[in-house]
Amino acid sequence: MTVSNVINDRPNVRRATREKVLEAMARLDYRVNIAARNFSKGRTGTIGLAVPMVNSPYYSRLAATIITAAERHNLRVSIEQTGASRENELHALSLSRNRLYDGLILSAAGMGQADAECLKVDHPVVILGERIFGGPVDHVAMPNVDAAEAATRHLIERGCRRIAILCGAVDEVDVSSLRLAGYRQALDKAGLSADPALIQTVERPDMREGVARAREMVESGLDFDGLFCVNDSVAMGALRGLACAGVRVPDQVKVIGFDNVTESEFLVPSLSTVDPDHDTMAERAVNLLIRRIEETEPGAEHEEFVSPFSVVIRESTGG
Amino acid sequence: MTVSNVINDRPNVRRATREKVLEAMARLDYRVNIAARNFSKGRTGTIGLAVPMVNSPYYSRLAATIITAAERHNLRVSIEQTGASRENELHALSLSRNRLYDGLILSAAGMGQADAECLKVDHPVVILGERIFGGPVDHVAMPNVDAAEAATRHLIERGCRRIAILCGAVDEVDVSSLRLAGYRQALDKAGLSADPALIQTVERPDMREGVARAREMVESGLDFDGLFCVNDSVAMGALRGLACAGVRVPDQVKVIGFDNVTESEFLVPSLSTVDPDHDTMAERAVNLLIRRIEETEPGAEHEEFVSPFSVVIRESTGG
DNA sequence: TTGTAGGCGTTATCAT
DNA sequence: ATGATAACGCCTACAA
Repeated sequence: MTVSNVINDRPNVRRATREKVLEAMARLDYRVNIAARNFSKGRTGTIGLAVPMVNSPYYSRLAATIITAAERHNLRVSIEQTGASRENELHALSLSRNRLYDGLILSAAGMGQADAECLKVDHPVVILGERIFGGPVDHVAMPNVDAAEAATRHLIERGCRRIAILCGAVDEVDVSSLRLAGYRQALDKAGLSADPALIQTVERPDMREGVARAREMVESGLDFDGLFCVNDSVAMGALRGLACAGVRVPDQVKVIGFDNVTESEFLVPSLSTVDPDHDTMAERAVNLLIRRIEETEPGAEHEEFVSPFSVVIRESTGG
Repeated sequence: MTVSNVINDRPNVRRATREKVLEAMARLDYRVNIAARNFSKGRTGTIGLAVPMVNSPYYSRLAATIITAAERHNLRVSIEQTGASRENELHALSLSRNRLYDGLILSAAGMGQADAECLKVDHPVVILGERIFGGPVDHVAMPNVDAAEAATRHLIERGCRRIAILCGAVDEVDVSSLRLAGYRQALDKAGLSADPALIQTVERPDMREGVARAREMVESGLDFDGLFCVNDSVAMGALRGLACAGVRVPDQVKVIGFDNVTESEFLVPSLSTVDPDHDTMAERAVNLLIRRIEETEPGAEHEEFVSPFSVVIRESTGG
């Protein structure tokens, strides 16, 4: 016990005793076993972060910010790659339930609203993203509809009249359907009709698909002068696809993305986009989780936090 | 004990007993406590991965691959961001020493050859990168000199005669100095003199610096027709900087990077680069670490693994 | 100020 | 086939 008191720098240890202990620790090259300490406290000192994959501009940035925020609270972050599959997301939840993590930040991409019940667990969970609303957990989301409307409005203000959108499948409530709703809203308010041909979908919202789809749009003779992409990865791909097809951006087509990933600023042309304030989101997610971890009683209402956003104007829309 | 036997699906449990246990487990909504299990086995089930930051195309890809490889062995990965600082790298080592991790994969960027002694620890460590060679641990490295030589040779073969290099400070043995050596080697063999003015350095090898430096090179009137960048992030920036300065790639200047990050393929123009076979590297690092974790005696010689590589030819060199 | 006892949840060992 | 006991390394609570 006295050793423990010395290690934890607690008072009520005689100077001489303290030094004897320290000497012995040095002599034996003793190290506290943090795992054992956590175990005895019923903690692991680690939170889980489940994302579809970490090798994408968006999720790697999210992970970086969350790791930094967690570190300030002396928590480590273990990353789980779900590949956007429902099973893997549920698996991450169960690892947390198995007390491998003190709490879980789950970026849902496979689970849907129907799975909200699965979140009714007795350990801390914060959910990120747009596929589950009003679930029995704290939730950090983006202002998808409003921000998508603002992005589309920006294209309109720059003179675009036939604005296409490149988004994922929209069968469920998720990023794509919400951003599509914002797009429609902007067109409506501007009195522009939403030509169904201008609504294009990709299988997975990544660069590869962005390239392919953008080329096809041009080569099929689709007439458009603006393009709103569901995220910056798709937009990066689209810039590439348009270049391949000989379309000049922003002269012939203006392009705007969503996320403001690090790369966007450095593309040729640099990419206009929506910045959903990643730092605030990550910070908030971590803080919500920690509040749950530290609360003793089931406690507070579940919070729904929607991040502020801004439109970042760059060359791809003639900025 | 019988319960434990049931949970772990071990034999020597009567059918009826097993069912009684399973029934009780279901009734009580029992979950194994993985942390406790690991603790009793003297393991944590988690390895540490220390990288400068996870929000970069290169390190996020590395992290993704390592997480996937570790998962196959049922190990979780905890990520530590060191910001390339020596202190933080040593801190990651000490967390590992404190039995928070079963082992550590350390991508050294702040520690140098002089710190090799610090790696003499009694727990498994695999070191990644080019700053420490011949240390007392397993090491996974890139074929920097050879690959840089091949990249430079590729520029020469494409007709470049005044080839610049954009690399980090070269005061120590690291990525930059090794790749610079390869660059010099290629010029020598081709009988081209290495004009010192063509050797340009950046503070940190990232996109932002790549943009700034490339612009400056053009605007200062430096005469060059080829550019080898120390990594793809710098190269992405350089493409952007050259575009700003009105230089056409590949017509006026051909550009090649190093790393083959996911984005390279989708840039405009797409970026030629060196592919150091990330998957093989990550796989190898994890396997080496696991071998150490599982070995009972101090065991085998320390292995130095150098990944194979290939030159990927794309538009930025006229491919 | 120091030290003893007990517990965290699991598994290994050994006895029944 | 089942179960008692101890151990993993630390901490809390309490006793000396």
